[in-house]
Amino acid sequence: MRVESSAGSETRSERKERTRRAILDAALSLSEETGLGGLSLRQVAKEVGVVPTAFYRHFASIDELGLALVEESFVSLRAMIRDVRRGNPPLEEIVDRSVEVLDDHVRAQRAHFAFIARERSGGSAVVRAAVRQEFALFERELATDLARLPMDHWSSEDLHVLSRLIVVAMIAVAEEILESPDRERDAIKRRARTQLLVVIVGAVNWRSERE
Amino acid sequence: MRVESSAGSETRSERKERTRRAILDAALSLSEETGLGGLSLRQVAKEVGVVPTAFYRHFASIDELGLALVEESFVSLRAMIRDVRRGNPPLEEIVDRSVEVLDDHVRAQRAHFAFIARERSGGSAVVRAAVRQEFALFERELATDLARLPMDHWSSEDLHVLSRLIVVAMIAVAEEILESPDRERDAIKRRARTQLLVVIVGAVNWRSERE
DNA sequence: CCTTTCAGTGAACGTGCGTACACTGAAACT
DNA sequence: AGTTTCAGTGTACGCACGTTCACTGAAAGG
Repeated sequence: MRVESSAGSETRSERKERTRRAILDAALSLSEETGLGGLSLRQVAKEVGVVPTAFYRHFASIDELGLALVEESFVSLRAMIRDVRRGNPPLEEIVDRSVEVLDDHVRAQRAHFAFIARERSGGSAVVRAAVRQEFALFERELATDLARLPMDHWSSEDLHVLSRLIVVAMIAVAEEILESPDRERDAIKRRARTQLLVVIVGAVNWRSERE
Repeated sequence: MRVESSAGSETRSERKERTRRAILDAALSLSEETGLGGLSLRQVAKEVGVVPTAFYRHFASIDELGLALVEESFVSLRAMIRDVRRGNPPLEEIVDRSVEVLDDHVRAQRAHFAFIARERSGGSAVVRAAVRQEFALFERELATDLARLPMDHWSSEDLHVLSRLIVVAMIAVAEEILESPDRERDAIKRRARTQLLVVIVGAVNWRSERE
């Protein structure tokens, strides 16, 4: 395929990609109210401004659309993780920095995080499975990150348990951020820091308690 | 109204109550696959064995049915809490006992807990709001319970933050129990105990860390 | 220049939906 | 015994849905 572009126009594949994006955006925005499950192909098509059947040129079903949205949303989530890791923050700043980055990213990509939070328990079986698998991956990554902190008295299995606790707590924080007015921003962040710190303090003082 | 009962038959209100129960049960079971949102009045009616319009004699809408299911499900949840508290277990047994009771109740009332977990983030706005309000109540109760543990160095606001962390973690454990085969039962319980203990150890060692 | 490709069109279909309305018949009440 | 109440019936309606199929017309390719 040649990428012929008669100035101002688009190639065929550019145009197709643009429609695909429009469908993804429309679906993300429409599903904010109904959930992915309560989304109809016709609604999406109308929002995009194409005829219902055109949908099939891009996705075979709403579920497949959902999977694309899961991938896209987790790109946002992984960008967040990368941002937390960046610059290898010193131990005493990890909590503050993590909460700051979480808050920033959730607000900047609110639709993506809302989608993940919603479809994690709500969606169709296949979408739900995809979300959970992504989270499982993420938990494993976090566990190896934790291994670098001064908690070598933890087995790798226990590190994973700890990682899950942190992930679950931070998902809850993200949900709280998504559904609260902006002025509660600082209060939520403060609470998130407290929770993270409790977990870390608990982890560090672990062995000494269980002798 | 007189409660006339010609042996073997039912009064009118008994019969009505029986249909209402059948609707609630059918809805609970059918929504296990589709979510409450993907549930139709006609489906429920068919499952119960009545004509669709009969539904209106009991609920004005699916949402109202949902609210009734929220209430019913939280009766199960509160029964669980009461069971945890029963006998005022000594400090060192609290974790083991809580996890045991959680596991027992989630398995015994799996439909109710699945409903709560699902509709917590997925359902219609009004049902979701009802679920969250119930959880908020529950968190506050747990916070006052925590105040009786040896952590008087915590402000009541921080106790609430801690309570939220525990609730969120235990919701995640309940979800894990619901979606795992029985043979992972012990592994999940062990992980749950670890998580609870980390939080408690973290809470107890709190002040000493923040000078 | 002529042919092929293919994103988007438009009409048509069968289905399941919520809801309206008038009804029935047994239980409850007077 | 006569009347009222009301849980459940049955029909009918308009609507939105997913999916089919033959189509169009411009871009891509030979």
